[in-house]
Amino acid sequence: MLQEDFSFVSHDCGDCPIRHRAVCARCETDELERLEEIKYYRSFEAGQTVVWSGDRMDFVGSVVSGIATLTQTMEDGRTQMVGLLLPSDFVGRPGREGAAYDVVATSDLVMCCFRKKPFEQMMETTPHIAQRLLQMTLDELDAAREWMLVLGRKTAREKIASLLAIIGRRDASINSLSIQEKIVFDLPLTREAMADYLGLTLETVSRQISALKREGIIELQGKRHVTVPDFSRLLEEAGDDSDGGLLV
Amino acid sequence: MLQEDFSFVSHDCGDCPIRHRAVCARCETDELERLEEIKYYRSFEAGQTVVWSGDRMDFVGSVVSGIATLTQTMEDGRTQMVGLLLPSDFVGRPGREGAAYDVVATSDLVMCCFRKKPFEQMMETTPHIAQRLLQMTLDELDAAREWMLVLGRKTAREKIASLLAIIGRRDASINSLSIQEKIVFDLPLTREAMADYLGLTLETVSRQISALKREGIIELQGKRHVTVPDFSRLLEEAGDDSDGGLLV
DNA sequence: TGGGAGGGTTGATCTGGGTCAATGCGCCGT
DNA sequence: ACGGCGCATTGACCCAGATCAACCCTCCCA
Repeated sequence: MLQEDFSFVSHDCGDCPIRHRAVCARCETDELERLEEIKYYRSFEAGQTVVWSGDRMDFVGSVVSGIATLTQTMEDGRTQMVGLLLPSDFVGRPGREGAAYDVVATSDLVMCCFRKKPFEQMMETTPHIAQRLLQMTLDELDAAREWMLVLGRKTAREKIASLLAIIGRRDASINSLSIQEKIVFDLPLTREAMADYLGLTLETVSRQISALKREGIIELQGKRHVTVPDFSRLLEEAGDDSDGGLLV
Repeated sequence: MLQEDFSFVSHDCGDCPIRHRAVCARCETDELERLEEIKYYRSFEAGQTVVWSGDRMDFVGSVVSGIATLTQTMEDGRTQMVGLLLPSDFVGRPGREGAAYDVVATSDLVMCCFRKKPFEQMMETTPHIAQRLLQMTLDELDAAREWMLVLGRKTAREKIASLLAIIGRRDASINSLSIQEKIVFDLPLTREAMADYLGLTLETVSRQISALKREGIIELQGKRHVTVPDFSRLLEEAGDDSDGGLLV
């Protein structure tokens, strides 16, 4: 899981709070300075598209605040979300020209970016950056494959439970809460976005959430605010053998 | 697509024919020698398991000949294939202890392995190896995400067509044939394995293959030998907007 | 103060693909 | 030449989830 690979302690990488530490954890001071030089911020409003699939993408970076999604769309409009970007997540592919997916802000979003060319040059001269990036990419790959199991073999109910578990765990660990007991969080996605993530329709998502609520597995305050009184029960519903999903 | 990132020309990396070129394309002679030193071969029979998920995995390597699959299994037996390893594909995660998935040989299999520790040490001192590995991992990540669209949003028929297209394209490019015209290849998987890949049952796989055959999209000689008279028609059936899938 | 847009819920019905079950191969060993 | 085993096909039936449709809630702006 991403969070465990390095500490989330605050550090001195300007005002982008978390993840660049991942890239530069072992950097010397002058390397940090070089990163500072090629760093800049971009803000987006909820609903805005960061990049379209196929567009030239001349930066890499990470989410400072807000949520973004990675989606693929077929010509007939069917869409599949392939990744959820939460604060501290990295976006972009060193060594690639175009974006492979649509990146869309689902809330107001601030990203901390590095121009790609100089970032790539740094990578070449600073081996542990490439290694750190390799670790992160392997994590993402594991998450994507975990999600393939969800998409290919789980029932609607299990899919919903899996998604709630992932978001809940992720939220809990960001706020460094223990995961054994009650968990509270806000859903960062509309029912439709959840459906796109899970390969379902929004109606099915809504029905299954209602069912989980009816059965006391979750409690809802409003449409988005979720309380999970017993996390292990949610995990059971998710059909998770391991102690939980990896995605994002 | 993997194949385009480097040339598939034969080279001097011992008798493992292809992919290590990927790892060592820019290696100096002495680096190649160091790779030689930590290299060894392993053979498996069809059906044998290479590693179980969770096992300690102390090597990385690539497939020399034969086919292997990467699968995940839930406690109740539902399984999802998350990757297909064809000759030249890389397996293993530098910097990781255990295997994340079951790796199973579906045919007789020869792998060329490197002991992980020394390989990791080489990575640290030879930056372009980490970079090359990063590229390969990004390719795999793209492939996995492409497959998420297949699993989440495509119909059974589209799933089958997508799989045939991927295998066909891959086969054609290995034999360096053009892809525009007739394509002929052997299915490396049983119906059941195809089902596990596609998130279907083997009955549905069988029915859809029969349907594609009935309609002349594909021809079958025996159960496994496939002829695709018009590849673009197959791609249409796959619902592929892009010029085709990436997976594996 | 009202209406309309964006989300969300719920019901009725339909259907693609799952499930269960029978049958059909080839191939191998004796 | 004969069973038996692993794989594949095909049919009959069923059900989870899609589809279509009505309606609700809440926030925003005229």
